[in-house]
Amino acid sequence: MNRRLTSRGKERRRQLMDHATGLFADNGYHPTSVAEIVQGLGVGKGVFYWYFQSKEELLVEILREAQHDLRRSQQQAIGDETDPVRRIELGIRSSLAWLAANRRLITLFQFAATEERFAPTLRRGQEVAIADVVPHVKEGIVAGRIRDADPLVLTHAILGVTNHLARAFVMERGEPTDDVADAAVAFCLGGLTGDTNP
Amino acid sequence: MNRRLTSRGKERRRQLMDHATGLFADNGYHPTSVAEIVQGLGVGKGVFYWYFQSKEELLVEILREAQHDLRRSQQQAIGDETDPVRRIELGIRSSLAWLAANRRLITLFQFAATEERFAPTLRRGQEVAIADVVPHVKEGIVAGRIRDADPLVLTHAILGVTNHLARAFVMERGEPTDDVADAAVAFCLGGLTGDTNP
DNA sequence: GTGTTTCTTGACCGGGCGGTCAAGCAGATT
DNA sequence: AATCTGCTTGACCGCCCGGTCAAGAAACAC
Repeated sequence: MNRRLTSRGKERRRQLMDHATGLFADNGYHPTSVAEIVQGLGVGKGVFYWYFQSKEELLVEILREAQHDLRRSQQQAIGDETDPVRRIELGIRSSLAWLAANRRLITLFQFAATEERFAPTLRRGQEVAIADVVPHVKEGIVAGRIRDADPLVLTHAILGVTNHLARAFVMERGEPTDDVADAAVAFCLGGLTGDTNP
Repeated sequence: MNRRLTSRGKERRRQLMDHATGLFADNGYHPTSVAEIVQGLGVGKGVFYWYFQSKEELLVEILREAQHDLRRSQQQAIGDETDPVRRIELGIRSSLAWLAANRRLITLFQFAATEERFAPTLRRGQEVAIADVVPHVKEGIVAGRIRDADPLVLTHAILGVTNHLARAFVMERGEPTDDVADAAVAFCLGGLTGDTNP
């Protein structure tokens, strides 16, 4: 593929990706047909195949862009904060904010993880996300602010809490993002420091 | 449907469910055809539709049975333990053990959550699981062993950690279940007590 | 052996799917 | 005016899917 796109073309591409994201999230990837996608935009089927090689490539593209965007928003949120624990907190908060603003993608991510064809794309992105956080955890451990445990495991635990709370409370129940973020941060910081003193 | 099944019939039903579970987990629900399922067992297509109304019903049945089994194994693991915090710990450990022994179902659960048709089935089961744990958390709060926060949120956080660590470490990396369980328990107990004292 | 019920077969059907393509349109370039 | 390139059309194709069903085969009952 790798077509030359004019600004008009780029806009169409956006439209297709956005609209498809909505349909995929609402009805599922497989049950959504290419015909359905183009009908929603009132264009012919050929348009779709002008911008994407296949339905599969479209989803991969959506996933890639989303992950990239999430990462960007996270790095921007953390900014130049120096305290490692605070960096983690900011990361959690920005994750939740992003997920709240992109609810449809939560479902899409979750689906993509279940299908052999898309899992690699997703995994690569998640590894980057993990790799972004692990150093902060390590730093926290060195500083004695976080208990001495495998940083990778701790990071995954944080990710598990954040994603699940986003799904359960922000997405399904529509609770205020900030409240959920507070709860997630409190639980994770407790889990990281882990003074389970009697 | 509601057929009368002889023991021979019940066995066929089992075979179909087990084999389909594997195919669904490996290749995805939609990409797996009914023809594929019955071919793997070397029987005709009619056999499938003798035991199940539809492919959809089959998945629902698999999900229901799995959730029921998971709950049973959890209740058995908790037994008559009286300490609420310890009950939570036993719940986490038995969850991880079950998930490790039924890896294929992790993927299936995750897929089912993304599709409108199956989400309700899944949600009902998850609500039961949550409802099982919430009282222990409440009890722990009353006893001053767990910090005073919304028990529902805390329970979901536990579930998020457990499921994610199961996926990331037990399923994808094949790490020893007990190690992962130790890490999950440590993180969750930290998150529950949450003495983030300076 | 006869009747009844449970189970199995596999050709068949209608339909919808992902993907193609010859043809045409529109705006910039020359 | 002519041309070229980015974009659009929608009928069409071959395939395979979920699901049906008339016709039996086993197992069991008596």
